[in-house]
Amino acid sequence: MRFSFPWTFTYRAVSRRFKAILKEYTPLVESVGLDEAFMDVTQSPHGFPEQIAREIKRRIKREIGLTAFVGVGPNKLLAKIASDLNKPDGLTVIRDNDAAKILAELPTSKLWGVGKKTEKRLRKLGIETIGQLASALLDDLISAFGEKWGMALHEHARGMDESPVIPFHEPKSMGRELTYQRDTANLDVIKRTLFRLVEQTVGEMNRRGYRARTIALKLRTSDFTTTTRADTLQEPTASLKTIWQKALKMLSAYSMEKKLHLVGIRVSNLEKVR
DNA sequence: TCTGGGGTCCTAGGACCC
DNA sequence: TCTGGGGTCCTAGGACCC
Repeated sequence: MRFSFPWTFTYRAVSRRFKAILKEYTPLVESVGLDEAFMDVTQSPHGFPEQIAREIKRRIKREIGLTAFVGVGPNKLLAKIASDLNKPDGLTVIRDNDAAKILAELPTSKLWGVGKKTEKRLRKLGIETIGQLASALLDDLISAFGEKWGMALHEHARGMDESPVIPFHEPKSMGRELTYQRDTANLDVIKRTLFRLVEQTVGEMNRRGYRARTIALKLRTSDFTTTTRADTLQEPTASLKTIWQKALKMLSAYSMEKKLHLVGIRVSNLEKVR
């Protein structure tokens, strides 16, 4: 099951209340961003998935004042596709039996992970609908998209998805970035921005109890080309001084030929502090 | 639409080791 | 010696998600 409401209405407090409601029905709630979540209600004592969905929709309306759209399906893939079919206020159920029929007519872009680029590549192969994708040869998909991605496309086009609902993921990275209203090449301004972003990132690391080994600087110029520079330390750190020095060093090594549109910092290779 | 901010995953290629 | 192959770690960039 998947719930979501229009993101323009989303802010943290609303998001927390939304998630709290879902957790009353099952501990198996997987957040996807602020405004969307998967629930596994196969073991829930609160009724059939459809009943639960209807009740949660009513509660979100009453307690938060927002409409939610929800899809019910035998797996996450089909639940998500179902929820997409009835934005912004519906409830759609896809059952195993009618999955193939429903998928067949949909464009490939409805599939998880198929964006503009992949859609275009598929179209070049003569594939526009999920049904056409389902009848494509696995070998052809693998040679076009690689082993992993080819297999995933092949399975997803058939509505197959075994991925479990996972309530908690360890973060892989955290960071902050800022887009300038007016692009700048003023190094003082950029340094001040970067320092603030580093401070915020380190603040979050300490609050959540993580240290990082890799520090990456992200820069985007006026013409929208993005550059990243990364540096990996011997030992993980959550020290403002260490991370700031690394960030500054990478910034200084960058030859500023165009104005900057965006500055960002991201830390990865995280380790939980005990 | 001239494009916000937070993320994840994948790939290619280089360095280095055995 | 110049001939590898495999594994691991790392960087940089791209595609994608909400």
